[in-house]
Amino acid sequence: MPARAVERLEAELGFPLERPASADHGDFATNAALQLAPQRKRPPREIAEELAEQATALELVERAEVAGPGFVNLWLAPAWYLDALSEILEAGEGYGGGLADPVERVQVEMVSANPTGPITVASARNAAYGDSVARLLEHAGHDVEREYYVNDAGAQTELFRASVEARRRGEEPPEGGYLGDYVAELAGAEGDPVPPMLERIEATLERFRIHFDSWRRQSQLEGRLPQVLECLDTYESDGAIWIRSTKFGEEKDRVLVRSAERGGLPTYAAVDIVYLADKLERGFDRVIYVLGSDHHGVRGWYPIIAQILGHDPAQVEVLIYQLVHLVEGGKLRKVSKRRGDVVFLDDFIDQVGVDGARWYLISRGPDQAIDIDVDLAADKTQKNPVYYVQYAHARIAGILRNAPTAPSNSLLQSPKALARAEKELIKRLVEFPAILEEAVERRGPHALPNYAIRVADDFHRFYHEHRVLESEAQEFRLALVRATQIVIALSLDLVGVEAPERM
RNA sequence: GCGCCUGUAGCUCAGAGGAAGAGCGGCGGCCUUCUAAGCCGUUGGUCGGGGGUUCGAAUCCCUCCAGGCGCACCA
Repeated sequence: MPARAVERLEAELGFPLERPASADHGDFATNAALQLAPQRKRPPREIAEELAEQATALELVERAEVAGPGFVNLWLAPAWYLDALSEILEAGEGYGGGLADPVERVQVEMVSANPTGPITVASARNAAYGDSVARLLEHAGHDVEREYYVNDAGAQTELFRASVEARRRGEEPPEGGYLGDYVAELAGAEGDPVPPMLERIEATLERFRIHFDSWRRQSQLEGRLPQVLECLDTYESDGAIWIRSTKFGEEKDRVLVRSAERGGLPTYAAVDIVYLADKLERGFDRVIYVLGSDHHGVRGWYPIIAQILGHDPAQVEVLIYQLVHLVEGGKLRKVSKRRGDVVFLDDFIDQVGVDGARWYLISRGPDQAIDIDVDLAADKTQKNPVYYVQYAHARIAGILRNAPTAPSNSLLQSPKALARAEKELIKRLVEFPAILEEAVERRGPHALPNYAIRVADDFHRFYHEHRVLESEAQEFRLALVRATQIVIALSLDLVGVEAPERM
């Protein structure tokens, strides 16, 4: 892949560029003079004058001027814009991607909700976030596998089974048992309710455009516990088996197997160890956990397990997102899966659509808690910016449908001058690789929706001001429109939202 | 008590040292043109408070205030 248009220019200039907030400050600007001033012990504006002079000497630079305390603002020639545009067209769907180095085998474990009820909006954030991170890693070139951990053997699952059984006998559920309508539904059929529940969960997630490559069951892992325990540094105390996790920086040792009085069953910590051992044995270079902030207390635990097992803790990555709360009538609503007092993802999708739901859940940063107003959700998503972005894509598809020829991938005669809206749009498109790179690095897919709105913004303005078909600049504008389509489609796809041909 | 997250326009939120932003809402305009789910104008700010570092801080450090979530032989 050729160096990016901006990077090439930076290399020629010898200093880094940024995009100024205001168009009055040029197409690009640099603060290099301000950075250099202290070490050169010279006034920044003096250095800026020199940089501006050097820049003006380049063919791609139309004009350069010094501003403020020592910024250099640059205006670029049409040739640079054409160059940037053709780069996007050549890269196509791979634009901004394939830069992973080294390429890793990555496992993303996400959702992993207990199979004791349908997927809720709380898990939906996990799903949307985890899947988008996975998509980003894939686009960067990594080999990614999505896994769902099925807790089919824990106390909650047993309680769930007992609740269904009680229902079948026409009795009240056990203390603290499950009450939702779906329990009654499952009670209508024979056998273990967990498999049909899992089928329903999988169907919901597929509908949400998330495909799991692998479903790992706790019941399959537990048998390996004795074997794993043997290799660990454990001791017995108060009738329980403990691991010396303090040796690895934990504040307290942890119990792995409960004392007989407390049931003698292995704890979650024990299963965590067996499960991570299982993951690492499968040869992943990187293992990612996606957890809600209600689990952030164990964030440090997983890397420590890796150490305990003799692996590099840096192979383990724990991503935390803040929780989704339900708000009703301006007040926080207490949710409980057991009582069935939740918003199920299927219902949420029925209300706002997959695109609306995914966009809504992903466009806020993972550190930001989300309140979903149950009553206003549908209303809000009517105004959801996702339609604004999709509409831009559909408009482009319309133009390309009506175009006499497909946009050419190799440019192109240079228009004498580019209109402002054209320049703004190209500069926006050129930002994409950097946006993407940062989103990957920071595991922050929310940058993409926010960026896509900017692209749609610039496109709608361009569309309003300039005709594409049967204009003098038709060839150039078809190419520009096609490049815009590539970037919008990619931005949407990376967060799991569709790019419609018509609306 | 300790830890993590949050506090930016009326509301929902972007902004990871460089020149304060968007969407929604409010007000006023624009369809004989490739899609008006669009465009243009306007309204809007002690970036929670206070200190510090820096030529420069919403951004980094300290501190205080407010809210959310955690700190189990719970799952």
